[in-house]
Amino acid sequence: MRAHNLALVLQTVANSTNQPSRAAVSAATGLTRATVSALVDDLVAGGLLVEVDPPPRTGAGRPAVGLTLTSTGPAGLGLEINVDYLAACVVDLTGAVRQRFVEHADQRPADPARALATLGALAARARLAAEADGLTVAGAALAVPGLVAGGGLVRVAPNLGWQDIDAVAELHRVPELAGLPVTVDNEANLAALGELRVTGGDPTFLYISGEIGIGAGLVLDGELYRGVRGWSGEIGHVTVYPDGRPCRCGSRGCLEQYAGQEALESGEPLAAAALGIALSAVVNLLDVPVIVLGGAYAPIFERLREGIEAELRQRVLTSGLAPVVLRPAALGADAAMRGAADAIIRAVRENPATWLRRSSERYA
Amino acid sequence: MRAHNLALVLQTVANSTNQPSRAAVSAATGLTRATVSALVDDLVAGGLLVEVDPPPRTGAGRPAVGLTLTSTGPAGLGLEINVDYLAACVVDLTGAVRQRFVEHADQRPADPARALATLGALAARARLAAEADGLTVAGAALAVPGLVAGGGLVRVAPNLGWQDIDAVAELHRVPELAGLPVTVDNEANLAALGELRVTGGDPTFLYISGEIGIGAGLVLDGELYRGVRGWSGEIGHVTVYPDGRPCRCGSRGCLEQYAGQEALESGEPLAAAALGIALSAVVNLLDVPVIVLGGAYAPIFERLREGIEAELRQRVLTSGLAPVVLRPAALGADAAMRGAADAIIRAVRENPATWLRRSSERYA
DNA sequence: GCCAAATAATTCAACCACTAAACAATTTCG
DNA sequence: CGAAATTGTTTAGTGGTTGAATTATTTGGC
Repeated sequence: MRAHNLALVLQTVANSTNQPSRAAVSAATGLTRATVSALVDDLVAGGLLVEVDPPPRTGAGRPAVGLTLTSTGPAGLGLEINVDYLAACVVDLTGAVRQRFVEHADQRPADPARALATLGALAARARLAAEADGLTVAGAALAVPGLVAGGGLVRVAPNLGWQDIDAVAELHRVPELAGLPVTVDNEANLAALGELRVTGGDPTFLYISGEIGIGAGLVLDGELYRGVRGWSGEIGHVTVYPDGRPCRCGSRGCLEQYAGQEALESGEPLAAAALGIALSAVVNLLDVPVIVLGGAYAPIFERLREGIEAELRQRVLTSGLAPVVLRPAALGADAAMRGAADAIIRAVRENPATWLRRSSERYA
Repeated sequence: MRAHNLALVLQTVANSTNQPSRAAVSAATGLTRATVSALVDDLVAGGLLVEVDPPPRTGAGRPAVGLTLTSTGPAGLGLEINVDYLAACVVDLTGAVRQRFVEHADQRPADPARALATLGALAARARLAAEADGLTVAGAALAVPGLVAGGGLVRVAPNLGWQDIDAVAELHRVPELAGLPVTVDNEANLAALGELRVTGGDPTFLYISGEIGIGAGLVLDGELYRGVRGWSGEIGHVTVYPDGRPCRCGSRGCLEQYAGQEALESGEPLAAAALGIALSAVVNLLDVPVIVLGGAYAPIFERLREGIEAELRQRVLTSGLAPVVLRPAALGADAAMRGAADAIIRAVRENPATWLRRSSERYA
């Protein structure tokens, strides 16, 4: 119960645009001022919240002391490995990017262990720089373009040529990362989480990422839906033309063949229509009101828009009742890495009690 | 916290196959025997649990007194209106069907108010019979073949010819139902909930219901996913052949044109393949491990199976890693009505504290 | 310039719900 | 018949919340 209320208070402060006082938090949560005070004291002592100078005066009464998330405290390490670059970033509790390292290089010639060692070195630099800056890296998340099983095992990443790679074990070989909790997730899933942070108002949307392959991340009611085995979002292999072009997955007429990066670069005329057909299926099935176009789609959003919307108007049963909103991704190529870092601090925000216990043990 | 633990204890008893003792519940939940005892006493006093004679003796020690859900207590009233019948049933807390009334008649000539008045009369009979039997109807849910907005408003039910009908208001005109909380939901959604109860082990599956139209109910982690506006599950209008037959929804190549009841009756050779294509999209997007075929599909399951599975094998990216399980629906035509009644008792089970408060007020 | 009103935050006694441990009740087994 | 086993209850203790009173700090009227 304490844990639940600590999280409630922390989230209330986090989701507030201004710097709320204890009294404001009390009003927003329904908890007593006395309770909020006690909880806030714990969060301040544990280094998750800091008191700041009162905001602009307003009326009579004792001035409020504002509360805000600390910028020296737990941080998330976001990692990404993709076909043509490696990247690492550190994001603090407020969501600000504090460190950012990108290394462009084609990963396909390198074997997985080599690539992960290089990424590990990048991650180590990011971690050390962040900790010199007063942050404590609470964990890391790695975005990969492929199917991930539980426990950090990459089952298959076609465009990297990977198969059954234990990415966590490889990263843990780097001394500076040993012992750090590391999770691995699909690139589109994490990019969707990154957008969720920026998107603000929309708790339910589909993020679709056009790279060499096409992936999607589905956010339902503010939660990423990963599927039972973590293999959701494979929109690239949704059939749009049942007897269409053969795909290297063994099927025919996959979206990827018409709207993947290679098709786009060769000026495929069916790209927008194919996207529209596949997205209509998503909306008909899930009643998703917002679709975010990311990856290679973001820069050519305006060029795709009309073609996609025409299909949605025709093929979505409820399009007459409420139109589907189409939007380009706000974060660019950093979305997956940012989402990865965000996943870590999201965990701290959702379970501050765990962090407080850990940080009190550090000094014991 | 009390509320949470009451629910925990009640669910533990409900999900148990035998009649567990207080000690067994304590072991299953991790709560103390003392706490469980206190909670169970409340639930027994509130008329949700009853004590039964100890089960078969086993070993030494004081004999346990078994616990089970009451069969005289809160009950759910499930209602269904469909193209060719009206139905009402009452299900008690244990999930047993205690009353069941079905009236076959083509609803299309009747206007909505007339049809709902007839259904209301059926519902009133069911309610009175149930209450004479010691039950207390806690609420009602209505299944309709159409799109439902919040507040019981049926936006459109094409096969009934309905548009913007306030079904709750119509039902409340019946004196015996006045004041009873009534919700309205899509038929396939509620049928999926009905299957969930019977299905037991699978908390995540897609239920697909083949009637005149084709609807789907999506259950994710034991929860029905309704979509932001409650319009999820419109799989009948997922495109399977982009330039295919025109559909009365205004689109082309909708699944409904190839696998709806009319197509099935005319021996459509593409039915299984079309279903397989649409279902592959669902699995690629959501990583759903189980698909339940209901409605008109259930009796011809074996005839459809191979055709659907062939498409799934080809078109689902992860079909090589873990096959998709295909199953016929366990409940027949009663699924939606049962699911509707189930939704009511599910609410009581998930929030027994509310019920206890209500029932204590009844005697105050 | 001072006092009343207003607002923020803390203190403190009371209370609710859970836990742990002792205890009472009821059986089986040697 | 008594020891061991097992269920269920009682009792004291604890963590965490509430509500009321208290303290702190400002604005504004006179």
